[in-house]
Amino acid sequence: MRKNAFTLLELTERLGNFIRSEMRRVGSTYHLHPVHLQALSYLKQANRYSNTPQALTEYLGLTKGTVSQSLLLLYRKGLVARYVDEADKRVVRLKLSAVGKRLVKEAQLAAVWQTAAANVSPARVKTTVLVLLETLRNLQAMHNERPFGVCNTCIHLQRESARIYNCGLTTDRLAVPETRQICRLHTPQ
Amino acid sequence: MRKNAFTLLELTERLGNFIRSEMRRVGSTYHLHPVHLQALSYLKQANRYSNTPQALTEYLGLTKGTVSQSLLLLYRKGLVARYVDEADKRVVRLKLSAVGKRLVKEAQLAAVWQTAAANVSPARVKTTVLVLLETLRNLQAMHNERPFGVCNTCIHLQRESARIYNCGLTTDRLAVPETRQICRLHTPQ
DNA sequence: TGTACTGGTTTCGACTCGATATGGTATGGT
DNA sequence: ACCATACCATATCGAGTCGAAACCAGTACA
Repeated sequence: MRKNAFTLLELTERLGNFIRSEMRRVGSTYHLHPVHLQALSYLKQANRYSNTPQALTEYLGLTKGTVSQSLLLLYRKGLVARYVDEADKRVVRLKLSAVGKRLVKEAQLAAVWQTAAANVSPARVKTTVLVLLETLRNLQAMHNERPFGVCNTCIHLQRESARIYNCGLTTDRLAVPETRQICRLHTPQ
Repeated sequence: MRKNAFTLLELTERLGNFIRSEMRRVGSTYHLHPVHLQALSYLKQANRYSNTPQALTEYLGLTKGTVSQSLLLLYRKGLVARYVDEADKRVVRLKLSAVGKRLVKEAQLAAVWQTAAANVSPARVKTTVLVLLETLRNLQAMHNERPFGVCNTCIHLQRESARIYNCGLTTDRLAVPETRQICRLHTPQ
């Protein structure tokens, strides 16, 4: 198994590189780097506990200084809005602007990817997704990183009634759309 | 299936990011960036048709100017040797130095990765590898990129006798160890 | 009320990266 | 033999990433 684990690493690396250069290509239209696109697409999905520079920093695995720079650029381009949190005036809240949202939609790589995986049987794609997910979770756990998942699959999500959910950790009420967003405090079941 | 293809993209992206920041961490010991480590590990495996700046450029998906810079840095650090090709004096041949080889060995990420995938059944890892490989091949084909595989799995490899192989494309004789190296001209079966 | 902590920003220097310009080497046609 | 063309590589430049470290609020807690 040693060998297959290695090829897995290599393949992911190559695919990662591919995605990266693809992002570079797509992003060049808007004068944006891969990181910027990643940041935008993260912010599009981030829930209210996770729409801060800090969360983005953890998500991307960079330093806060670097991320601060990138966010400044996105702000100057009018792609994200930022405002101080009312409760805690240290924290900054981030939100995609209308232009930002449009851009994320336009700059999707999904299409190419779908046709690339089109001929693979659904069952095998599912296996792949599960294996990759488990590997990612393990890697993150080994580095004490946050897993960053959707509320849907979080141990803290409690269903109160048909349309009302609660987060057991923050004791906040969550709207249905929110349960599909990415959370920084996510704990897999 | 649309959705799973998307999660596949996302997961690969996240794993790619993870590998990247891991490489950054490991590389910082030697004052090397992720790209440098990737270049070194590529050169370690590249066969004689693929040990040139041009091939590395295609492999990494960057521009030749950028790669030229990175190679210059690696050369100055004494990690790679470079010499002009005899037959075609335009092309430069690259080779890991002894120090370079040692560094590649030291800076392996494989260990972490193996333990991360340790609990996944071999069969499922294998499926994953195959799915990712197919996806990668498709993506590359869609962009007219070279697939970069080992001779072992190439359509042009001909076995002449127990220990003698030929490349049907270049009509060169290949030693057994060479059939395990990465080739730029690789055509999957 | 001080003191430690925390989320973000700023500054700095090294380096990536693409674009462009340059030069050397094959190759193919006349 | 000569030239145009294509190809491989290098050099230079400017914008921007990136981490490290200093810095500056606002908050928590003794």
